[in-house]
Amino acid sequence: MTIDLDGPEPFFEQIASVLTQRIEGGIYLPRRRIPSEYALCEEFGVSRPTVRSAIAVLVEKGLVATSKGKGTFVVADPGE
Amino acid sequence: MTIDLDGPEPFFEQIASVLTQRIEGGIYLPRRRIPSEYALCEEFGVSRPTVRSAIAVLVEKGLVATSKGKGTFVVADPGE
DNA sequence: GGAAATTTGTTCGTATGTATA
DNA sequence: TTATACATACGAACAAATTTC
Repeated sequence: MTIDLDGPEPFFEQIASVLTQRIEGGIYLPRRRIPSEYALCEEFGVSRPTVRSAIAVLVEKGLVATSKGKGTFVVADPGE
Repeated sequence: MTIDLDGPEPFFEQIASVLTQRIEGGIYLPRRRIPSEYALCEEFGVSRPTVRSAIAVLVEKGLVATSKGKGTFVVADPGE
């Protein structure tokens, strides 16, 4: 996994791509919780707003769903 | 409410005028919160920096006050 | 039951870079 | 050059729902 600091793609899109690959690759399983926003901040070395922008992309694509106080979960069938 | 895209007045001044009218007209009431910056972005179709420039005009005029994490509020007596 | 920690949601504050007129 | 506007990114504070002890 690489993050291209000088590339034209914004951080949040690059992170969204990585998370999407993890879902499609079975690293993050259907109906299971993905790491918290703060955990992803630490892993990718970015701020929470940036992580949230990345997750928003996944929500838009229908890959994950968020629940206040609970976390962010992979949908039942991410490949539909 | 109209936004003159081709006029000589910058967006942020036009938006500041609209918000001022809403305060003076009682749409936004004293001590009450006005819509968030993001909500105003959507309503006026502009970026957050532009909305913030408009709000800065109102702060300068003493019509509203901002509070981090809480929002932007109409002052107790906007007509003083 | 209750308090504390965790987690997502919301909001303003600040800074940088780019584009345009 | 200056002013305007947009996109991106980080920081900080507060709020609310949930979980855990």
